Order: sequence, then C-alpha cells, then structure tokens
Amino acid sequence: MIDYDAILTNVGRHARLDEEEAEYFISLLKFRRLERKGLLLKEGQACKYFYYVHAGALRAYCRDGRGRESTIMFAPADWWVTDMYCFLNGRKAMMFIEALEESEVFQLSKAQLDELLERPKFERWFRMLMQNAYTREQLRAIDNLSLSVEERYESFVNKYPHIAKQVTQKQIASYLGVTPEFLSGIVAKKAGRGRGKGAN
Amino acid sequence: MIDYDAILTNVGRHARLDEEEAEYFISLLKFRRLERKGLLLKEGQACKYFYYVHAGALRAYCRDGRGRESTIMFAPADWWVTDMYCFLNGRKAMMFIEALEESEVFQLSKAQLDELLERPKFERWFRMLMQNAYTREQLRAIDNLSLSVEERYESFVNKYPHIAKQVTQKQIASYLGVTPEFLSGIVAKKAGRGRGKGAN
DNA sequence: CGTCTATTTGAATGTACTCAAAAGCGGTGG
DNA sequence: CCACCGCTTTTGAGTACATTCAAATAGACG
Repeated sequence: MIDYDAILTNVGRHARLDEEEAEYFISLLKFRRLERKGLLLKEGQACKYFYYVHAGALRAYCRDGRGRESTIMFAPADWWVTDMYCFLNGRKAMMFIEALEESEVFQLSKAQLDELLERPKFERWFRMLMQNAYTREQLRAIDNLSLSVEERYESFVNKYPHIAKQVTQKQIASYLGVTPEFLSGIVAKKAGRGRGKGAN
Repeated sequence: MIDYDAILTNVGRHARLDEEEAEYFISLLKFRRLERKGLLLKEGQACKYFYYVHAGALRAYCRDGRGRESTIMFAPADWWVTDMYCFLNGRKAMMFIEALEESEVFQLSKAQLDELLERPKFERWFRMLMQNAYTREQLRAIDNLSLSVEERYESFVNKYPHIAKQVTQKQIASYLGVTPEFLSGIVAKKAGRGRGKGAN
C-alpha cells in the first residue's frame, strides 16, 4: 500500500539495514498527508515528531514580534525536518512547518527515535544526519556573514537549484533575511546582466 | 604529567566510559600548547584535527576577498572546535583557528575519530556533539534573521557571558556581522541607558 | 616608556527597509 | 471560458540603518 522504498533508500545511505531492521524501522513510521498550506507544527505547540518528506515540499519558519517571517529551512522531497532544538529538548516549538504544496510525510516520535538510537546502526544514521545538518548550517552562517545579498542569492540558487524553482521569491527573501522588494531588485538586475543564459 | 580529568569529564557527559575505554581514548590524544595569536589552522591547509580546548580560548574565523574577518565561533576552555565541514570531508580549510591567549589543546585526527566511532559509546558521544552544535547553529541563524543588531548583541552576551568578557568588542562585532565602529555605538547607547547595573 | 591595537567619535556615503501603488499571475467559481 | 480574487512581484520615493574613512583617545603588552 504505502511506498517505503524512498525512505529506506534514504536511511540506507548511512546505514545498511537487514530485513529485520528495515521492518522494525518501518513499523515505527506513521504516514501523513497534508494539503497545500497545511501545518505540521505551530509555534507554541509541543514538537513531538521528526518528519521525513516523502512527496511535496515543506518550509520551516519563525515569526518575530512584528509578524515578519524568517525561513529557517526548506524541506523538499527526501529531506528530514523538524524544529530540532525543541524536538530534542522537549521545548515548545519556535517554528511553523508548513506544506508548500500537497505533501506526504512519515513521522517518528521522540520516544521512537530514542528507541532507534539504542541500535548502533541507527545511531550512526542519525549521527550522520546531525553532522550534515551542522556543517550545512555552518556554511550558511559563513555565507550570511561574508557575502552581499546578491552573492547570497546566487549561492542559494547554486546550492539548491531545484528548491529555487519550487518556492516563491518572497520565501527565498525570507530565507536570505531581506525584504521581498529588495530581492526583487537584485533578481531584476541579475536577469538584465545575464541575458542569453536565461530560460526560454 | 598531563591532566586528562577535564577532557574525560567532558566526554563523560555523554558516554560513561570504563577504565579501558578511558585509557584507549586518552591514548589517541596529542597534547599541544599554543602561544597567544598562534594558529592551529590556516585557510587552505588540510584540516586534519578535531581539537579540545583544555585551557585558554580559541577563535575560528574566515577571511573574505577584501580581508574582512567573520568569526564563526569562539571556543573557550572545555569546548571542541575545528573547521568541521572540511575536517569531515577532507577539504582544504576555509577557516583560521587562532589562540586568543596562551592555550592548551588536545587533538584527534580524522582517522582516530573514525576508529573511535566504531565503538557505540563514542559514536553516541560524537552524535551528541553534532546534535548540540547543529541546534546551536540553528538558534544563531534565527537570531541573525529576526533580531536587530542591538538585540543580537544582547542575546550573545546573555548566552555567553563568560566569552563576552574574554574577547574584544571587535571580535564580537565580527561574530555578529557588523563593523566594530557600529557595535561601539550600540554598546555605548546600552551602557548609557543601563547605568546602575554596570560594572564598576 | 613606547608601540601596537582597540575603541570612540563624527561626517559622508551606501545599503536595505518602509510604505504605497500598480502590474502580473494562478486559481476558482460562475 | 471568462471574470474576479488574492497573493506575489515590481517600481519608486522617502527614510533608517549600517558602513567607510579619518582622526583622536585609550588600553594592553613587551
């Protein structure tokens, strides 16, 4: 019925699972479907689950005092996402996680993850996820500290060309930490300079 | 001769080691002393080691095209530090790691870490390090995206009061991503408003 | 004590934001 | 299929935030 191939392949990238392990892993997952703009998590809620995006795309963002949104990360198909700090430490969520389009996810609770982590193979798998997430965040921090907005935009598009096509410019602006109006100007300038390479 | 208590206590926070494990761990460490302004790592070098700060304090930073420095992290005593992305992926370093004062570190090579990670207890230890590092970076990213410079400065001082006293204002400015001149103004304004609370 | 660097101050400049309004685009219902 | 609605994108004027450059002062270290 439900297709577990993608998620097993994903986990398999860091842990070679045998039959029993694969079945055990799958037995913990709960499948969930979301309509466009549906929320998996709201600020203030308990953050109970770690999500694997099976289809569609999600966005995690925070809202500050004045209602401005900051996009923390995009999670297209085959990514894992949650408000990790709050999930791991049992705090109330600081983020919203929203479906950018109709999506399907598998969820894993904290207790289930802890159970998984008792097994060395799964601990390695999760260690690799955290390690990659950390280095990715660090590279992002370097970009934010040392590049101009234009360069950050380029860097984003280069790193995540697929995401850049999937999401609105406004959402990219909120990921880069600038206003949509300002990013619009930057993109127009680049398109002007770069004629010839453009689509169509 | 060399005092391993601190580093064993540090590791012990996430992994209860028995005699054999502690000795094995210690056998992998190389002790190293650094004078003030000494460099553990330079941009472009192979990043071979993961460092534990036994005494003193380090700073990891990048330099961009125009020579501007961005501080990635401070590593006071009892912290671990390296250019993690380059260390784990065998790339040439993007960062400098410098001693802010006379310091002592233990170093662990990539091969040694990989050996350690074959043991579940050490894998858990390292997983916890990566997990904490990731969530810390993510919280920093949220601060950078949603707070004003003044608020970011406050947040930094609240999170790391000890570091804030140990490092120069210029270094804090480069951590926050602003010029030292600008931060100077902010700090003066806060001190003016906050009279009465200030240190003598 | 002298040197080197950090910090402060200020003026001029540049970068990014706010607010407002128009134009574009996609989806929905009639 | 068309017309309308809501949201995104664009454009521009005015403003606020942050940088640059320069010079004076203050602190730290040898």
